[in-house]
Amino acid sequence: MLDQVVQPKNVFRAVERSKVYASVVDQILQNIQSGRFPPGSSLPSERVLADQLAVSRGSLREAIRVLEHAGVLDVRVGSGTYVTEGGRSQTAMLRAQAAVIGEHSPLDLIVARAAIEPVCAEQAATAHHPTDLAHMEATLHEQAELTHQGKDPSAADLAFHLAVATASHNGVLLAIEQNLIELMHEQTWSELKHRSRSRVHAAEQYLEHHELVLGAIRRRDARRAHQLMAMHMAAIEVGIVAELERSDGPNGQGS
Amino acid sequence: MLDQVVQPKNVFRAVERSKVYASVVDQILQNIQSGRFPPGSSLPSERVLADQLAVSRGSLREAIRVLEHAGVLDVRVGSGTYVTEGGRSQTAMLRAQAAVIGEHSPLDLIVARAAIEPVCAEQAATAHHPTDLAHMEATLHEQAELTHQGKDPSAADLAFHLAVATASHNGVLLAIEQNLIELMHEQTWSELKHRSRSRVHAAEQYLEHHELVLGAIRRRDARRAHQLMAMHMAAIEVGIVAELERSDGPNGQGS
DNA sequence: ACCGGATGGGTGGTCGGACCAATTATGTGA
DNA sequence: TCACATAATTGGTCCGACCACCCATCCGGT
Repeated sequence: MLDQVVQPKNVFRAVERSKVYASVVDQILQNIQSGRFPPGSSLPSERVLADQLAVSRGSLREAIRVLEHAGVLDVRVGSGTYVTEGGRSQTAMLRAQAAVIGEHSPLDLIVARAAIEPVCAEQAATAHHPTDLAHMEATLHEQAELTHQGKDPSAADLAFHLAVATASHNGVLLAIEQNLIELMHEQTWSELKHRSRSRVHAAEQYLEHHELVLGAIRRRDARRAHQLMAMHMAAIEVGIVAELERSDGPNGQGS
Repeated sequence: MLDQVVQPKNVFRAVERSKVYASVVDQILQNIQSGRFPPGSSLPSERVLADQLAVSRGSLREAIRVLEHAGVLDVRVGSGTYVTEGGRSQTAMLRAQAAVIGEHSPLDLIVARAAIEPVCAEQAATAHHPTDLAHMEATLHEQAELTHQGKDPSAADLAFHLAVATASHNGVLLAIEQNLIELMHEQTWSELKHRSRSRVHAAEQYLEHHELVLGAIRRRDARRAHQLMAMHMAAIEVGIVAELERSDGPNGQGS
């Protein structure tokens, strides 16, 4: 049963995954993904499973807690631990997200941003509140100061985008934007964008784009906001592509 | 210090959040969000924190494990438990996602889908592999059968969209699509769409849209694929809006 | 024979203590 | 003052005990 997958050697994938609970998480995910525990089915009891995995029940519980919180498992007191109906897709998502974080191409991110950001701006133009406007202005002000001082305005730049998504008052768009921003914190992206920004006047250009977008939002011109943000995304893409060409593609043509 | 937030009464937000570890997760998140533990700072040791929260160290560890896996905390053996640099935004994301799952409007989801799905189709037209095509066809075939039998084709419908996102070979778009599909599993959405689909010939219409989109993808006509998917999204929006009007808005004008 | 209630066994939840591995701080000697 | 050793503190894992909850089975009553 589970005995065959308890061998430490072929379970541990990286040094930081050598902890017992992390290894248990992986093994449970594997068994869900492989179909051994289909949605709706129950795992063996904690006591039995801990025995099979040759770990303490405490360590197993820590792993189960992670998966419960991720929506993969549904834990019912007195009854058992079940794989959720969406457990398989959640498992796939956890793995997909891990894969994305580790392997996505900067161009992938650009395409997604090009799809989402203009719609955020458009929605912000129609839905924003006065406090949203003040917040967007504050982030823009900070970006301006950092840009004029020759400092790295990345954080303020992203903060402006986040403020726009917040001003859209669309919870789904905001959640997506936050996920995208998290991906942008990855090293490769920050480095590429920093280098694209350091081309002549790029930082000033991005700042100006933001100012134009904010103006359209302030005027509640949704179409114009959409257009200007799309143009801003195109400019970023041009900068990133130029950097990729120049550095001869740290990610090849990846996908 | 933390004593003041240990009072059970104002911590528990719902019945299912009464478990100790879940309550501990919430309290830690609150303290990060409030700035008490800024990024880079360390939490009190497990023994001290468990004492302060008046819980056992095992329960605290389960909570910490959840937050570690979510990227909020960085746990170092022999050193301590630290809030990650992105811990605050991760905290915000966890809370945003919880908020989204609980409170988003179907219209929010439509807007986001309208932004993403056509781009998925467009990318799939240029990037798909033969296996992608076969997979999209299979899901479409299943949708057709279920539709013609008068059964609920929702699952196959969503599976087609997921297959399109997979065929885009853009990891970020796929991750976003998977998140959107998870949101669509929420009860309100499924019910609204089911009702919109039950209008005369709607299910047939949606099936036809999918077939047209697949045709454009097959021909590698990116622009047409984008257009057709956008039209499909518009048709869904019309159907959903009509249902919302008819049911007198279960979500009001929500945001 | 069927239905409802009680009971027992099995489930997860929490606690506390013990011990081990890793890191950090402190003390001592050169 | 610096380097090394030791002690203290940290997280990691295990174990056993006990409690609350759930489910299945059995028994009694109609």
